[in-house]
Amino acid sequence: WKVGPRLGIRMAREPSMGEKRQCMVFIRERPVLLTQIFSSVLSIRGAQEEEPPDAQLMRLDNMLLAEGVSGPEKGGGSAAAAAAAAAAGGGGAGADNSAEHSDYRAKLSQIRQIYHTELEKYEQACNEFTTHVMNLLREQSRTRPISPKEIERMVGIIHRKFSSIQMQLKQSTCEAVMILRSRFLDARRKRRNFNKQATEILNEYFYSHLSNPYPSEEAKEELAKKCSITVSQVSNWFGNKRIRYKKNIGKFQEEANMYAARTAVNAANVSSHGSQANSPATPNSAGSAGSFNMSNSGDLFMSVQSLNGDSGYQGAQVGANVQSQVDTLRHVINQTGGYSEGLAGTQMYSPQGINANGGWQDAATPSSVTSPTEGPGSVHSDTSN
DNA sequence: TGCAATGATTGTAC
DNA sequence: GTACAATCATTGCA
Repeated sequence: WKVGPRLGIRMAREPSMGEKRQCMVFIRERPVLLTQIFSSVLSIRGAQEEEPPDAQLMRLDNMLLAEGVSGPEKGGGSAAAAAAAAAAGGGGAGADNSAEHSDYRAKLSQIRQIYHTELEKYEQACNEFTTHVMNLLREQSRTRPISPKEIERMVGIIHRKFSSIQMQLKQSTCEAVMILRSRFLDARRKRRNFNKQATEILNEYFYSHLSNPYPSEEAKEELAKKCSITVSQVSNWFGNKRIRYKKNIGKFQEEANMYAARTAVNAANVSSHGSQANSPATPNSAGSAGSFNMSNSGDLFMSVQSLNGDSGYQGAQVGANVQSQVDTLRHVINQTGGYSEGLAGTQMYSPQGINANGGWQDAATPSSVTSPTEGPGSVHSDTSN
């Protein structure tokens, strides 16, 4: 039974004659005998039993009730399943969620059924045993006097014994529910890669805002809508991207160049058509109905510059509006102290926004770097700005 | 099957 | 509350 690369259970070596078969658990690749785990669980249980049994029983009952195992059946813990589905996140996996939702419910109802069957059995057994003992006492009363107190004591002992068995059943059921929940609530298990288009949209935004890749809340919402993902997924994506880009700029160079070139070509196309003169970004990001602003077009400048230098891409093709932006940007960039110092000269696409401390903000906050195309009401980066 | 890529989570700092 | 950094867990490809 494999949970993940580092956790799983498998049989220990084949038992030799007269030896018991044992299970081995692998936690972080270290083998642990299952019997050892059981004994530690039992010791924990032993410690738990030190608290008043009523309180423990109440906790178990409350949990079983909340999970929809005990109490009236009302959709078999659909709230928990919905929570599980919500925790799993969007990612355009609506169908998957509903399938998993029903899977969760099916398994929970299985647990519920087993719990009730066992509970019924215990209750029946308890009643039968009590009756049996009462009959025995009645028979004994023919030979010796039996006080009502003694009968009461015996019944009490039987009930206590059976309620401790019930408690064990409740404990096991709770454990089963917790395992089920953890499997369904762990969103990492359900990770799906975003589709290509979504990744392209995010990358286009990232590389066209490379000097300040902090989308505002509005921009995040817009991106989320376009990519059919949640806003928090957009935030996660940008968080991961910023860190991974910063950690390994060289690795992302090709990608950065590609998106920069695409941005430049798009800008050129827009300008050559003579319309939307101030929308230099990609169709999916800044250029679309003004959803996103080029908070810093220094990135575009870099791409144009590199294309001019290395690929023979001529400035004339770029168009006058882009060229004017480049001029303005050159000025702005000079004011902010430039951005290629200390970096390899072969880099086409420089990490201009990253400062000596490895951060973006200090080097290129919107207050220090302003896009020439931005209006006063333009949307800037996130709350850190 | 191994490994890189990637989305999500967690802990910490501000 | 957000960003960062480290890490986890899964996916997808060679």
